[in-house]
This record gives sequence, C-alpha cells and structure tokens, in this order.
Amino acid sequence: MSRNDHRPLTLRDVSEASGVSEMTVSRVLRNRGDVSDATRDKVLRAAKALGYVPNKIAGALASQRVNLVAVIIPSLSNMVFPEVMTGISRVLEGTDLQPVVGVTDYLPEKEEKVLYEMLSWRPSGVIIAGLEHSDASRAMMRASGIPVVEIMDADGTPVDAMVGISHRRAGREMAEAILAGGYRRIGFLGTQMPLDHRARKRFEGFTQALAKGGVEMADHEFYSGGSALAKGREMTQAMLTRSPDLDFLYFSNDMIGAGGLLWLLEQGYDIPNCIGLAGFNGVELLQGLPRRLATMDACRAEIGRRAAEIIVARTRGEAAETSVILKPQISYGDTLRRP
Amino acid sequence: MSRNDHRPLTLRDVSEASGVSEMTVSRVLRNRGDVSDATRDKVLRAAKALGYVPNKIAGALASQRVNLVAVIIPSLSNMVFPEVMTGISRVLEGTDLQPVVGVTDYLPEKEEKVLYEMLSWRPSGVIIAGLEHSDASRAMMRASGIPVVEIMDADGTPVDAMVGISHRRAGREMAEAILAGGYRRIGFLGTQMPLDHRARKRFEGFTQALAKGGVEMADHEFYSGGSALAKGREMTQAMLTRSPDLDFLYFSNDMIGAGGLLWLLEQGYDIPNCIGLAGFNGVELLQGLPRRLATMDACRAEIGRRAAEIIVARTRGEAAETSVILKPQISYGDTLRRP
DNA sequence: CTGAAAGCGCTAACAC
DNA sequence: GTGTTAGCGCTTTCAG
Repeated sequence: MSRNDHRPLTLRDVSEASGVSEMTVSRVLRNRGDVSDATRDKVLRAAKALGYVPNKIAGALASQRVNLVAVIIPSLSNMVFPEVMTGISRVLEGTDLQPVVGVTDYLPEKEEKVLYEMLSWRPSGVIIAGLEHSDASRAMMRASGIPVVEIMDADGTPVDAMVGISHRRAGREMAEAILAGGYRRIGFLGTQMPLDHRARKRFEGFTQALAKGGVEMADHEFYSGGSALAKGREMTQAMLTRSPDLDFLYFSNDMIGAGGLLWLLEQGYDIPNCIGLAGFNGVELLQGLPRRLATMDACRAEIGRRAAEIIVARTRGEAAETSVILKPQISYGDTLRRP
Repeated sequence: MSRNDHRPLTLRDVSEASGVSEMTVSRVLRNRGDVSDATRDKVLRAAKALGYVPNKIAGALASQRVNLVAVIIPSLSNMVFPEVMTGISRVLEGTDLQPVVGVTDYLPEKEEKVLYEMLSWRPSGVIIAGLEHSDASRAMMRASGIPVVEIMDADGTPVDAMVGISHRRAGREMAEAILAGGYRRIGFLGTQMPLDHRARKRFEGFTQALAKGGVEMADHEFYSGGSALAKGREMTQAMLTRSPDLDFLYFSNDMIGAGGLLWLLEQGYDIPNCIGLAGFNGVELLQGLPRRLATMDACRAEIGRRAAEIIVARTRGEAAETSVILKPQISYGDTLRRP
C-alpha cells in the first residue's frame, strides 16, 4: 500500500493523489493555461504533501526547451570571472534562464570537451570567454543554432556575437600613458601566455606602442603557477636586481602588481617618482593596498551583463547587438605619474 | 534534399548517413557493447561529418541516469569555494560524473530554490555547503534518494553524510593558542554573521575558550560588504583607536586579517610582541604578504576531495563514510608568539 | 476549464 | 555483432 520503494515521484503520483488528470496537474505546476482555483488548490496541496519535484529531463525532452545558459570560462580562481558571473546572474535572475558554468583551465582541448558536454544538454544559449577556439569548437557553436556570445575580448571575429574590450588597445593605451608620464626604462612582468590570448594581446599592444614612441622594452619576465602575490614580489626583486635602472614596471595583472608594490614599498623605493608601476583588471583587492596601484578596469561586470542581455533578447526572438566593444579607462592611482 | 532547416541532428540522421541502425550508432557513440571495427568506423565518420552532438536530455530520460553532481555553495568570490571546487573536480575527472555549481549567496530561500532546481534535473548526488538548511531543503534532500554530502562544517548532524571541520573547535583552539602566547587583551574582527553559520561557530568557540581561560573579549567589530582587505584596514584602525591597549586581534578571515596586518606594519607596530594577529582559512594570498599571518587551514581542497569520493563510491553502490571530520592545524606564521 | 492521445530522442532488454 | 520493440516522464495538440 505505502510507497516504501525509492522510486522518485512522478506527475502520475500527484495526479492520483489529487484526483486530477496528469495534464491538469502539469498545467498547475507550470502556471500555464486556465485552471479553476479549486483544482489548482487540490493539486498544489497534493504536490506539496508528497514532496514532488518535477522531472526537468522529461519536461525538456517533451517541450524541446531547456532554460539553461552555458557559461564557459577558463578559471574560477581568477577573481575576474566571478565578477563576470555576477553580471550574468544579475540579468538572468529577471528571466527564467539559469547560468551553468563550465571551466576550461585555459586548455583548448578541455574547452572543446566542456562545450560538447554542455551543448549536449541543449541549452538556450552560450556565453564563452575569448575569441580563440579550435575549429571543432567553432563548428559546434555554429551548428548549435543557439545564440553564442564570446566575451572579454574584442580583437577578432566572433562566431555569432561578442562583448568585450580590445586588449591590444588596452596595452597600447597603458604604454602611451606610461610614456606620457616620462618613464623610459620599462619592464614587463606577466604570466606565461601561450594560452592566455588576452594577456598576449595586451603584451603585443604594449610593446608596439612603446616602439612607436621610440622606446624598446628594457626587460621582461614571465611566470606560471603559484601564489600571484608572492610571484609578483619574487619577479620584481629578480628583475630589479638584474636591471636596477628600470623606471617602470607593467604587470599583466593586478595581483602580481600588488606583490611588486608591496616589495618596492618595503625596500623604500620612491613611487611613482623613482619607479612607477601599473597592473590590469581593476580588482577590488587594490583598495586595501597601502598605495592605489595604477590599473585599467576590464569592465568585467558590464561584460557579463551585456552578454546575458544579448542571450535574453535572442531567446525571445528579438534582435540584439552583435558586437559590443567597451572602452576601459586608466586609473592612475598613486603609482603612475600623470602627464 | 539538403538539411537547410535548423533542426538539431538526431541519432537517426547519423543512422541514415552511415547505413547502421540507430541502436548500433548509439552503442558506438557510448562505447557500449561489442561493435565491429568496420561499423564503428563508419558511424564515427558519419557522426563527425555531420557534426552530431548527442542529446543528453533524451539519453538521461531513457537510461534514468544523469551523470551530474550538484554542488551548492554560498559564494564564488570567496577564495574558499573555488578551492573546494578544485578538490571536487580533481576526483570527478577520473569518473564519468560532472560537477554543476549553484550559488546561494548565504540566503536560505535561495538555497531552497537552487536545490529544487538542481534536484529537478535528477543528479547523481549533491554536495552542499553547511549543515544548516530550511526544513523544506532537508526534506527535499532526504526524499531525493541520492547521496547527499554536507561539507565545510562538522558541528551538527547531516541529512546523509558530512565532510568538514569543527568551526567551534577551530575558534577554541585559536583562542587557546593566543592565551598560551601570553596575550590577554583580545579583540575580534569579523563579518556580520547572521547567515554565515561557520563564522558564527568560530566566534562562539573562541569566546568560550577565552572565558574558560578567564579572559573576556576586550572588543569586537563586524562588517559587511566592500573590499575585505580595505575593511580589514579600516576596522583595525577603528578598533585600535577605540581600544589602544589591545595586544591581539583575531580576524574571522584571512583577507581582513591581511588588511589589518598591512595597516599595523605601516603604523610601525611591533608584531608579534606589541600586538599579535591571526586569521582563518589559510589562503594562498598570505604567502605574498610582508609577514606570514597566523592562520588555520580550513582544509578546503581535502574537503572537496573527500566529499566527491563519497559521492563516487555511493554512486557505484559501494558503502562510504558518513562522517569525515578533519583536524585543521594552526600556522603560527610571524604574527602569533609561540608558547 | 479539463482530458486523451501522441510523441520528444534516446537506451534497456531482448531477439536474431 | 546487430536489429527490434517498448518505453523513460513529461508537454503538445486537439477534443470536448
């Protein structure tokens, strides 16, 4: 008599418990179509009493609709992607769509796998970091027939739509600001970038703008792995030992920049006169540092927001922008002399 | 003749393109059962040529198996949960299970909603932060019939299984170490904790152990929102202005502790003699600080690992531990005098 | 306002 | 090795 096996509950169980047809139960549970208050009440009561949780698998198969948006990013521990997620969530919360995150660890093969896995759930849209993807990945996205927004970068051509900043331009503008500040012996400290295309583009834009200003990069150093703050210290020390005459250090992200800043302060360097420094991202962390590090905001939250808005619009069949290029501003902070 | 509509591809399309039955195509694509190399090849070729991506919705409905593990955590921007995720992923990567993350923002109602949404996809297991949940949430987890592991905390009774540390004990042990170091005028700085049960338990354990040692907490202050590093600075300054005779500051997390440390160093305090300090979590960031902050490792990666291992075992029908209580160790760093 | 029938795209279970 | 049949639990569509 009693349901002592552990078969999950189905619509049919609710139907039998309430004496209402499965179809009408379904309508009540989805708030679709007109149902009398009396039946609605009976159904809701029965569903709650049983502890029924609908089976979205079956629902999705029948309706051919999945209210999921695949969000594919390189890393969670970066401090940059959580903010993008916040922007996305904020927008999607006002709809029936839900973000689902996949992480690629900056590996193209893993990106391909994650994309494949996520597409096999037939989501309503894809938001994916970067414009560089394997041919197979690009093919999958094109073939999916759903809206795809590539984010964070604007130097390239998207499969479908893109929202981001130009990292080449970001590097260029920072170089120009540094030169305008009168610095000439400039070092670069960054991540090893074979797979971080955005860092690479900033580096390229940076060196090109320096060259245009008649300045050659005096020194550079790349790291991988480990605590970014600690790496920033170590690399700064190493570089200044090697090239003591540097008057500026450009870090490819704020965390290593913060490490460098802390080390320089301890050593008693005169910032920004004897030596200047700048990072990239505009992370909240910087606000607690002894000096405000010069940086450039990567517009993370806005990128998330705009990308989600495009997905939402397209899901509703509305037209939407296909290329949103944001313009980040330099913050001079206390570590970069103004012109 | 050509497939110029945008209907997604089905097994049937691959079957027709390869001249092999749907069933055999399915077997090939899943590596199930014996298939001759010749047919396997035909199928793989056709699938790739078409760009076929299987429909997991249909597969899951038919097989009653969903290879997803729901991971429900309060926040991504915390620096603590990404590490837990890493532990989980590491273990699941060796299986066919995949983590799916849901975020609750420390809100019980949101937790309930997220849990409901995730359970409606019929995952193979649930890993959820904390032991405090609404009655409805607990009921859902119990009724789901799938393995549920509550993580991060061990002060309480799990619905099914738990992996964590005792935060009461963590607070207690830190208090004992501080007293053993000879400190007596102790201040507490933390997050506003109505909803962060683990921070609350640390606070409780801490004050109780102080009381047992005959010491009353000399001052305390709570914050919410904003940059943790900056808040740490501000609160430290405020507290020492108000209570200049304090000889120890216990911070409820490492980020605000780091902020406090930076401020104290700037002010020229003699650490750890004139004043000591300690945080909680053991975050990687600390390694880049001018001094190593005393802290206690929250065993984040191991918690993730052990929780995932339990899910994997149970999914395979094997027995598994139901209560894993990890014992975090104090790191004295450079900011807490040893006994 | 409510119900009955017919699938959604795949896989379990069984033939051959 | 390979194919056939019958659903999985819902929603769509069409009758009343």
